[in-house]
Amino acid sequence: MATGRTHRPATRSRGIPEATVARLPLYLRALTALSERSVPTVSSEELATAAGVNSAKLRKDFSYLGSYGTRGVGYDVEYLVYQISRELGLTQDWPVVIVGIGNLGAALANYGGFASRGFRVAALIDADPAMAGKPVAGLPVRHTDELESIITDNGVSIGVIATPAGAAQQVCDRLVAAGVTSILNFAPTVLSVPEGVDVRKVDLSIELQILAFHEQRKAGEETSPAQETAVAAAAQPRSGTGVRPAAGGRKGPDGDVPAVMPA
Amino acid sequence: MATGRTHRPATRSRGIPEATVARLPLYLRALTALSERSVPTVSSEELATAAGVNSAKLRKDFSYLGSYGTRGVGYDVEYLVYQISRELGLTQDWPVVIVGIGNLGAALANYGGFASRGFRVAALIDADPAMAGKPVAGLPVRHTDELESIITDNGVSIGVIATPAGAAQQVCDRLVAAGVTSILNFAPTVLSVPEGVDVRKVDLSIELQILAFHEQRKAGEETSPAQETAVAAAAQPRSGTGVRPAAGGRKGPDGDVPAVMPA
DNA sequence: GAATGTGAAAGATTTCACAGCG
DNA sequence: CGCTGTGAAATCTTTCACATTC
Repeated sequence: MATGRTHRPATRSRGIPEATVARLPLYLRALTALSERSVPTVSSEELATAAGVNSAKLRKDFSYLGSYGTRGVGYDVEYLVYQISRELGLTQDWPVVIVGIGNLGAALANYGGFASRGFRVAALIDADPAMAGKPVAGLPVRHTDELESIITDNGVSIGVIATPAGAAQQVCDRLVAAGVTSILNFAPTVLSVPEGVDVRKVDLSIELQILAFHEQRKAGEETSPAQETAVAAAAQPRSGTGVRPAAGGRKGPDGDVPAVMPA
Repeated sequence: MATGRTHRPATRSRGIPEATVARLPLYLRALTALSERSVPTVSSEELATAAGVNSAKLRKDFSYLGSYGTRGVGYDVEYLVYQISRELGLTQDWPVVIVGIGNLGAALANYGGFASRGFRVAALIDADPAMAGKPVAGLPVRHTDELESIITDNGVSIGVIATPAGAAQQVCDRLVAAGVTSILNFAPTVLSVPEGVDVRKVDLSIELQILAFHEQRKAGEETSPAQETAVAAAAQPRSGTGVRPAAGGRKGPDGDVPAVMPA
């Protein structure tokens, strides 16, 4: 995360905790909804509920931004929308390119949330010549050959990678070389980037695996409510289905790594 | 705190920290890759690099699972793959349903990582009658009317919601009522679920907004230093994380942002 | 000699709880 | 009063550094 590191003991100027930054979009969304319903003010309690967090956390988060509330009353919706937008840098236009226009890329291109919040899809890029020119979400798909010029001409600094895992690193390198400094990666690969470039990853199978972990746990407690200390209650999950041998079993075909991302 | 629940720190039996659970899939992926290359053993250092974390953290993570390494040598790849898979509950088959078959739903259905790691797409469900019967990723799309029976008949406990924001809560309620206890939500909405149901959220615009925040920051400081190309594998301070927004969000969670999710 | 496993220190985040302002 | 803003306490995570084991 390219943050910590460096020299400066503290970028004191504005040390907003990373955890708080990650929640600001959540608050912003809830606030936008309120704004559209013309609600003038909200209490930390109400807003917290709408955003899915608890009020103490929300107030603490806001305290890092400044004192934008009014005691005894709450927060002014419009004002807060503006302050958070500004803090997140959404008051300016961010052109982004999406590389890899398969199902996922197309889904992203059509995603309304993009345009509605300061992000503008500057171009859709795909390596398949057959895709070139075909319109997706109203934009003609451009060929990978044009990647560098597109980045440069549009001043793009944020790139979205939705290619198969095998092409991700290469695409990443080209994006970075062309000037992109922030990447949202959907390919199941760990990308190597030079210092100064931020990468955020969205990985479907990881999310599912985390759910499976908790699901498995639930299944195990079901039967024995009590909690056995120790006991490797591995848990035999619900009746469900059969089961795969697994054990020393060979790694299945394609693990994740060579995984294939729709593209 | 929205919920009154005072349930114990859950995670009782085997206290594996949530942060560690979230990284296990990462290790598993790296290990699977090594396994396919027939690499017999790895050191914490090597594996950590491949997974994009540092070795101390990796060793600490593994220490929660047990002592599966050999001092002076490292870890046996196959053995570790098995142990982590078991811990995550991937040695069994998890049938999942995907609701909302638009671009995103189709992308998910075609996502290779799904099937390869213990997850099996039991059914694709969409509310559009015109979609019914159409094959997507080799499976015929089923109509929402069948949702309950599909869940029941297949013993599905994990559901993926890829519908527009407006339909998410309703779909969620039906899934839960039918027996689903883990949900992966792609719709930009905070879902209200009863206690005991886990919800994980993947939100594209949030990820982009977080990137924008850092991007904006960069623009404001000419970091000249760092020429040290230190192949940084960006880590990502996962926000909230798993398990839990239970509790009733009063307010109408529906409307939410005008955001539109492809569906 | 090499690399794991792990107490203990250092940090970061969350939660408490209440003083203080409108 | 009602609700924000915030020190301080409680938790959770990460990092250190080294004894321990192969």
